[in-house]
Amino acid sequence: MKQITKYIVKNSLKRIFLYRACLVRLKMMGVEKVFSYTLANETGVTSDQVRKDFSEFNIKGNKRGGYDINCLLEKMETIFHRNKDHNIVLIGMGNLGLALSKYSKFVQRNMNIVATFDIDPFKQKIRSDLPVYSMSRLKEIIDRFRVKVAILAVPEISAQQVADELIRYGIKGIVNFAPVLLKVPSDVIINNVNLCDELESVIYYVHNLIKADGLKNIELLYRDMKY
Amino acid sequence: MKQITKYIVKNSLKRIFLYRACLVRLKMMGVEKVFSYTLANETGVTSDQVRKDFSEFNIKGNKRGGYDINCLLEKMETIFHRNKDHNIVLIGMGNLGLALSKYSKFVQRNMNIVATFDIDPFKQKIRSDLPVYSMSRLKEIIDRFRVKVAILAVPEISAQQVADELIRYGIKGIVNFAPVLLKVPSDVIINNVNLCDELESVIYYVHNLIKADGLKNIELLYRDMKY
DNA sequence: TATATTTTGTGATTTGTTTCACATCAAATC
DNA sequence: GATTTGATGTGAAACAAATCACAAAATATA
Repeated sequence: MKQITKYIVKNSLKRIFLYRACLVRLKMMGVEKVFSYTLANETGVTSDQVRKDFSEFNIKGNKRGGYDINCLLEKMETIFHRNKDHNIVLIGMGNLGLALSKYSKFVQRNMNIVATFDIDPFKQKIRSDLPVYSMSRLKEIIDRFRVKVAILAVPEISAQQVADELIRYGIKGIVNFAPVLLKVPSDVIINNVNLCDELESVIYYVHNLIKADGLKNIELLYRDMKY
Repeated sequence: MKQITKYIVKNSLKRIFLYRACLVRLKMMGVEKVFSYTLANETGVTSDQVRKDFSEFNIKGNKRGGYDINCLLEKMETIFHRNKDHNIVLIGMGNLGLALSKYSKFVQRNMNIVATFDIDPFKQKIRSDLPVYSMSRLKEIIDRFRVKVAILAVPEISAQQVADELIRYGIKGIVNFAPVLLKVPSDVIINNVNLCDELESVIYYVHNLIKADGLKNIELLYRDMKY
């Protein structure tokens, strides 16, 4: 039997994350029900968009009654496999790697960095809250913790080589902070986070914004930056 | 006279950055000319897309002769105002802020963090390569260095308040690492970078990938993750 | 110099995404 | 219980982005 998987594109996924964050906040405030337009207002999209996004994920509400926040959050937990823990490895303990290894929000969302790796022997610390191993132990750790996803924070010069290694050991998804396009098999997911580009886009838009004048235009320009 | 500004959406902007990185690499290798399909191959898009993107930015090549790499890079420098320096302030010197303040690639692209700020007096270091000021000096520094863009790496609880302050002092663009949707006037550009979401999308896709089987589907899924 | 070849640049077409509009249903009101 | 109200859910329409296809131009070749 062939399973039909619904393919979700990045933008609607990002919006779903947005809705979820908003729902968590509302729940903490004691709210129990939301309407599509509540979420829309909070997140800056239209209510149609909210409903369409939900429908894409097969999330149902009650006609006239809106959506029950608890149900909604539970459904999302299932969709995003939040019920189980996810083991992650982090490669590269430079400035950025170090910061990411200490980033507490990953843990809050059940994404646990089980080990970090660096080629520099001076950075390797086994007896610590979060161990920094030598690369030679990569396979062992990936196997032991059944790791499928890695964060790559190594210099661009070694990014491809490290990615190859990760994939050889069974990694299927990489958040890549090195500013290079990794060449990987088609069954491996790469999500590139390019900090320079993020900053530079803002600079570019700000420059154009200063040149522009009409509000309508600004909204147009802004469109894709929202989430 | 009303200036017509061409509005570029995020995706084509990201692709242009991709092309540029590729051109820089090719130039270092001594290559002088490229064809749209060369760039396309290197960056994983189609050659039509490359040409369409260039045409959007009014970048012209030579029929049959392709594009001269130097011209291309020069044109891009103009488009992205790479000729002049861009002064940036960084607010929040926690783990992430610290890492960003040391991120050397910003400087390589003429984006200079001129000062950083933190409310914690223990983090404030005036006599250092990159000063860490108290928030009380924010206005002074923004004025002195004519800063228009800020990096926000403060805890989510204070993000909105700090953003308000930045905007009050004339900041027009913010790269926001706090996982909150900032409410800002429509003439201010916000670019949200949500590290958790980036990691979680990969986990989500990897899970679905493991369930999926056909290569065609995988490519579909992968589509939006590329750049 | 004429012809063939190759690549750009861009309308036309296709494909994908968002918005619109309304049938459908559930709750509230009478 | 009938009627009104107000929200969902989803095809249809509108809009946006990517791909196609080919004219135009520059170079290579004869």
